[in-house]
Parts: sequence; structure tokens; C-alpha cells
Amino acid sequence: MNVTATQASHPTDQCLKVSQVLARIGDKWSLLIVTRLGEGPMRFGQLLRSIDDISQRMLTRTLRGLERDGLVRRTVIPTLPPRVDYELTELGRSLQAPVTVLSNWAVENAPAMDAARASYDADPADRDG
Amino acid sequence: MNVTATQASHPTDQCLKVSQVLARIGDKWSLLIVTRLGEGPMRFGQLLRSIDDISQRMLTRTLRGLERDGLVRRTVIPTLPPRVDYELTELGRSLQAPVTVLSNWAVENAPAMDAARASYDADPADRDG
DNA sequence: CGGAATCCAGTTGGATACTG
DNA sequence: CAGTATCCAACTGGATTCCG
Repeated sequence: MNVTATQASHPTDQCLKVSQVLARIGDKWSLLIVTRLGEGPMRFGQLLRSIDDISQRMLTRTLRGLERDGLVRRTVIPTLPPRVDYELTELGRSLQAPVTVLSNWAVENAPAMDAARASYDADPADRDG
Repeated sequence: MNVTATQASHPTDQCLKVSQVLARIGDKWSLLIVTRLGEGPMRFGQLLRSIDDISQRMLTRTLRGLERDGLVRRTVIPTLPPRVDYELTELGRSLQAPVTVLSNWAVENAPAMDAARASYDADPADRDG
């Protein structure tokens, strides 16, 4: 693989891996779930209520995807009614730091992006001249 | 806004902003384009050829989106044939660092994710028991 | 060269109803 | 409680065609 650079300019090959990771966490709910689970293990119902705009179906599907990729561990306690706990794996926790960096950037620069978008939408003429 | 934490546990409000950013860079092409433009300004055709799996339509659309959000600046030189240069704005360049962190994580952990996925797909029975 | 417009397939994700 | 199954609307993104 020969990765020496820790800073930038990835060859095309590595861009693909980044795209794959983004495809995993870049959907509508994954990051939100990882962030919630970063606070500690949670039951299915807890997650469902703490995110609350998410549908049951999407919570199930997203958790399955995260479990499949080794980011989340699912533990079934076959009581009645059943109880299912979710928690981040070590791989999942290792993702927290990069996500935090991105989160901080997002929080800091969201106003700038909003302003840019508002400005862009304001005068469609001002650009192509 | 009152953001003091630089490390973790974002309240729900800030998670929305992160989701918005991910919606912006989490699509199929945005990050690839930002990475390319991180190497310097490029013309439309250069970008089209350097990514080359991208369709003309998606390159145009993605660039428009990035421009709209203030990450990319578009400069038209109305010669014949016309020439259009794209470059990162300051905001766009500020995104490079967070993206690099995520990229490095992706490159380092892609094998682990692949392995987890392979293992998950291998024995569907081994989990729910 | 750098688009815009149109058309179309595949995917995402929500609502609802049902199950062990 | 924690799902699964079905149906459906909206969005994404590719192929093609046309334009200044």
C-alpha cells in the first residue's frame, strides 16, 4: 500500500476507500447513531426515541449496516419481551475522533455555508458575467 | 451558540449541522472533486478527465452545489471556446484538514471494514443465537 | 469547451401493517 | 420490545441530445 503521507494528495486508489467510508457514514442516519452510541450502549427503543425523527425501519436497517461493517455490536438478550443492546465496537470508537474533527468543522462553518448558500440563491445573475 | 467542547457529545442541535455537512460532501463525487481541487485550480475538462468515471452532468451538478455552499469558486473566461476555472475557496481549503483526517482513517481501517463485512456475510446464522 | 434539457433506472427512505 | 414485510414517493445519478 505504501502510505507515507499523513496530510494530503491521495492517489486515486485511496480516494475509492474514502468514498466507501463516506458511503457508509454519509447516509441520513449512520453518523447520528454512531454519535449516540458514542455516549454508551443503548437499547433499540432508546435509540428510536432519542433520534425520534427516524423511522423504525431505517433504524433497523442502519444498525444492520453498521453492524455488518464492524462498527456496531448487537447483543440480544432473549427475554420476554426481548431486549437488544447496541454498542460501538473498537473500530466504531476509533471512528469517533475523525468524526469529531468533522463535527467541529461543521459546527464552526455551518454559518458560513448558510451565508454562501443564501448569497448564491439571492442573485442568480451576479455570477455568469 | 456556546460551543466550548472540542471533543465530543454534541447535543442534538449540532448533530443536524453535521448531517448537513455530510449531505454536502457525502454524495458520490463531492469529496473526490474537493480532493482534486486541493491540488490546485483546474478547468472543467481537466476535472472531467481526471475523475473520468464521472458523467459530465454530475460534474456540473456537483460543482454547482459546491459553489453554492461556498466551497468552490467558479471563474468564467468568455473566450471562444469558453474556459471555466474551478478552485477551492478559503472555506473549501479549510475543509481539507478534516477530510484528510477522515481519509486517513478510511485508508487505515478499510481492510478492517472489509473483513468485518466478509465475516458478516459469511455466516448469517452465527449472530442471532 | 462547457454546459443545459430530457429521459430513465436504481436506490433511499417513509408509512403502514403484521409477528414472536 | 424489537423487529419483518410490503408498498410507494422522492431523490440520485447515468445516457443521450442539443446549444452558445
